[in-house]
Amino acid sequence: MAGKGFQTRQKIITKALQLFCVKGYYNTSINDILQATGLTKGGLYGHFASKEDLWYAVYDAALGIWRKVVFQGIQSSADPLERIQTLIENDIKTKLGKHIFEGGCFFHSMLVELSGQSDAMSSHLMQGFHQLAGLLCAWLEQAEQQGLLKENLNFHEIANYIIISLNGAAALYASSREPAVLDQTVSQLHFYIRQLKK
Amino acid sequence: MAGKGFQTRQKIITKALQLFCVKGYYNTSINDILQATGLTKGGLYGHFASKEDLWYAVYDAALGIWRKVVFQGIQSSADPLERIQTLIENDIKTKLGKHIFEGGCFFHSMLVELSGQSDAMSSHLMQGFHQLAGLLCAWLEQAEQQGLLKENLNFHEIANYIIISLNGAAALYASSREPAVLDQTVSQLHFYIRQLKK
DNA sequence: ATTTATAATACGACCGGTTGGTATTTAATT
DNA sequence: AATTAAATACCAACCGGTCGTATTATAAAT
Repeated sequence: MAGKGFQTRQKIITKALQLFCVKGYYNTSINDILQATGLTKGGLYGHFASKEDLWYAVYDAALGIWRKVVFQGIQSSADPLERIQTLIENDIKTKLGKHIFEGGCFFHSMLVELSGQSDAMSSHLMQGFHQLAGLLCAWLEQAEQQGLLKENLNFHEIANYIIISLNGAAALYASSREPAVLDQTVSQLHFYIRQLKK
Repeated sequence: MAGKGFQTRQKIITKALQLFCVKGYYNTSINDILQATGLTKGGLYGHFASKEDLWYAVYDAALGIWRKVVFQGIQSSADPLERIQTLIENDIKTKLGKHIFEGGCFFHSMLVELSGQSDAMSSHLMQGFHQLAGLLCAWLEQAEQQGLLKENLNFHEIANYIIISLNGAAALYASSREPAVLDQTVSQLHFYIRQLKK
């Protein structure tokens, strides 16, 4: 089984993901992808109708990778706030620190590059961030039901601010490659979350 | 005086700044700039040796604009922490909220797009962020000398984290255009700074 | 004041190379 | 023999950049 066509398709997606992360979407040409895969134009366009079509496939692959990284060791903790702390640490220390996406975070890079360029792709990305915000909100509500949190907290605001911080770290680490950026962000965000506790 | 050539040069820089912010550097073609300015190729290349050369001129212009926006009403406050709060509010509520750079923050967009692409341009941008971090550090030290701060704070870490948050807000606001992003970031950062006080 | 010399400024055709995308043909599996 | 996958060849449009020329503004010389 496995299908040779399927394997080729996977290879295209993997290489395109790398290139989009390193060079960006617009600055990655189809020729770049052909060179990376060893294919030719006809070979590639047999699998994807367009460059944009390929991007959506790359997005799905990136989402799968991100989920695998970021939800590691989360099931084990019953405390919702601990789950948030772990998610943050996975996102920064592993996703960014271990260079899961070479050259930077796929989602953040694409968010910046595509904003104002492609409404469809942009809102596709924003949907993902909204989902994440929703998850964080749900965990915060769980924590509240367990009586762990201070009163009158705005869960939506907190969730958004966490996501903003994660994106800021992605931006500065991509350029500086300074590990201190990661440590500092994790440390400050952990402090921030601790302040929410009763 | 004023020189017609100088005026044309300024117009090129202004339009290129807009286009770089909205479309990005690589996705903005020389033709886009020609169309926006009404010039022709020869006319433009009489002022700038290359697209990259133009970018550096645009950077300088953007820096001037940013400084004018972000240092507004700062001289007046003797309290260094108040200066930091004002700078944050100017950066987010004015620079982002009033769309001083159409389409997003020039510096953040370029930081993301150029990282890994052009070491020269990237480090030019990073230098700017380091300078800002240095300024924030200096203000924090002033605050310490005035006995305003808690003990054993890592000023470098704090300064970096503020810059990270500002960049994260730029990323998410550029895509979402949701004013709540701005309000939430300002509110959370102000809270954060308040926690530093004795 | 008028003419003349000298720059500054802008024009637009043109270059080699690359872009995303298509149609057709060949090779390999089944 | 039939189906799938990849290779080849090709396209019009566009890319950043060059260069010789026309135009305009300025200042000097008359």
